[in-house]
Amino acid sequence: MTTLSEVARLAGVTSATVSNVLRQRGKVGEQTRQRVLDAVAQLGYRPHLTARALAEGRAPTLALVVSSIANPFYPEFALAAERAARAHGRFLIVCNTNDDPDTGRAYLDQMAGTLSDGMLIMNANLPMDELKKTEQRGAPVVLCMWEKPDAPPELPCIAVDFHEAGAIAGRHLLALGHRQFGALVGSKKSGIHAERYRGFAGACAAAGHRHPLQRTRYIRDTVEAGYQATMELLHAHPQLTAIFASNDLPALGAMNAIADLGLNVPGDISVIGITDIQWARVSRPALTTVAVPTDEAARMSVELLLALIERRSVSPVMQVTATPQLVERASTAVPNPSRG
Amino acid sequence: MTTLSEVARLAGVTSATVSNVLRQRGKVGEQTRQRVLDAVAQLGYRPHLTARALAEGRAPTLALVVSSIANPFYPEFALAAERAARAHGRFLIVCNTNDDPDTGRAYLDQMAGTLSDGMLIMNANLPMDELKKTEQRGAPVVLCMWEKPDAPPELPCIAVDFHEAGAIAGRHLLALGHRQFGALVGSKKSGIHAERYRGFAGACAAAGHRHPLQRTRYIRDTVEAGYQATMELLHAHPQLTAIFASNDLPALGAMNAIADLGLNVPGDISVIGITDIQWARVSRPALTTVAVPTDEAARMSVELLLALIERRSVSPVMQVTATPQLVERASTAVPNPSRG
DNA sequence: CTGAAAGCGCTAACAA
DNA sequence: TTGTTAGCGCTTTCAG
Repeated sequence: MTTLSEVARLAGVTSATVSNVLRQRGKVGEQTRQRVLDAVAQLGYRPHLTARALAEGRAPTLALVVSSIANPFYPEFALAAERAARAHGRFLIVCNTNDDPDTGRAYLDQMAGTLSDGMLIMNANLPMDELKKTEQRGAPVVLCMWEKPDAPPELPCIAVDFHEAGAIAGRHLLALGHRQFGALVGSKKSGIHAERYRGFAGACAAAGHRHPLQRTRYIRDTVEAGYQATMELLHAHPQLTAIFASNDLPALGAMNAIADLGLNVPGDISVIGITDIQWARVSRPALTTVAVPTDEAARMSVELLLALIERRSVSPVMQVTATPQLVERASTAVPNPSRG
Repeated sequence: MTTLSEVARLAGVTSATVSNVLRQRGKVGEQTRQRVLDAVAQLGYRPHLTARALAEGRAPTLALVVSSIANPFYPEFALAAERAARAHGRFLIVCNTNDDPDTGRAYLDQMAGTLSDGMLIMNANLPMDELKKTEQRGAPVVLCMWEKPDAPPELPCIAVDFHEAGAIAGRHLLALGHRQFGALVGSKKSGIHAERYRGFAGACAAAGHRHPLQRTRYIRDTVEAGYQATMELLHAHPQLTAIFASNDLPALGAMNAIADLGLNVPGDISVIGITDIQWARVSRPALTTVAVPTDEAARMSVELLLALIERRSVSPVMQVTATPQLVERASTAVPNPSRG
């Protein structure tokens, strides 16, 4: 480890001066500057980020709290968030809570303000008051994917209009001529995906087609759960011609279930999801879905968090991303007249 | 921010004592201990991890350098690595190089030894001598997925026998009766996947079936590249009955290409990959592949890195994971007699 | 323009 | 058992 003062000694100056040239703080004569730079190069000096952080009173890292980075949606978000953080000289620490509130709490307690200057929170099953508490202790927090722009939370957030995403999906299915829907909601009834379903059901109602509750399944947000629920749904309601899923993973599961039942997507049954994860492009048939602006949300989340950290902004703020967009691929088509 | 000395003042002791009770360093009387604990609770004191790191001369973080966390293989590895790191009180910083050596170098220069105690390196296109240099500066480095147990590198590593993985894939195809193979290698000829191909080709040769070079394609490690290459391969060599891919992503692309050609997997053509990423289970047909012990590799990588950091071990060390295992799913079957 | 000195919050000898 | 004293490596006033 070569330190500032070693560089200083070699350059025949004091460490304050070295610090000044390294941080471009003007007030250094050209020749000393050169001497210092030479010494830095000769010794291969690299600033000690931890020491700098302590002295500056700010950490060079941001934390991203997710339930599990292995959930296929998060890596894309994390990549964009890291890029945005790097653009501002910050590193990104990834924290997996596995949906365990205690784990989440532990991350907040240990890191917020002591190792990370701020926390990016993705759905990680953390109670609001816990988050507010860490914010009050001085470590900004931003909710990265708030689902209800109409109901701002008491914390800074980047909101995505998932209600509209659900509505877009519903309208697409309606426009194709579907009337008999099954719905897969990837959360509990009161959970995070409820808003998407309300958007979908609202679109149906607006078109004069009430969506019957018994054709809705509240499930876990996984391929397997989507598969299982679709099996049951189609068994109970053979007349269905379309499946709406609040997320792409259950939608993919639905497609597999339909195929295993010997039916064709979209020939017999259409399937639509929400998000547009990578798999959606790769599946056969490719999944029609409502794309969420992941990169934009990540970028906005980081920018907002930094603004909060640097007190250029004040909590609570809500910013809304661009509207989700229909991505029409191969899993939706007009209903099969011999069904429904 | 409440600090140690504030707690100390409230408890009527000195900060050294508070430090001692917090770090369980015995030598504290039971009553003072209780007073200190009360003060800690009352003030909601949380240790400042950055300050602690500086004082202890060790950082509480490990860094994981990958080309892109959005590559579907890495999140599973990252999840396991983070869990292992957490089990030892460390946090994990994720670094995406996007395969750009300059970015990788920047990470090494900035973080190694100054913000992270050690670096976990996944294929990130970093030159060996760069890595050796950072190790020599005192920040341990471990290569997380070395592909050649027979040729240990000059750095600590966790090796996976990818040669054998390729051989397993080859033997599986041969055992089913295939003789006309196409091969997709997800790297340059000299690249990271070459060993897998050598294992495959070796298995063919051992069975007396030379694999002709013109049926091999060196491509990028993506679904799209696999798709494209398979299209060309089947056009040029319509007699092929099986495709070996050095990774699951190109294998998935191959399956899509075959389907789009109006052929059936595995009825007309079998496809096998290597790794067993999540998608392999979800695709239809489900992908037969050679599973790599990802979790084990992640755990071993972290353990080794920590051992190096704590000088319980000395560089270079190579540890080999369990052998890859064939996971037979639905994308391989006996060849179609009407082909080949 | 450069140096001296204090201090970020914590740990770790060493004394008392 | 507890307090005192030095730092960890860097930044940042404030003098000179």
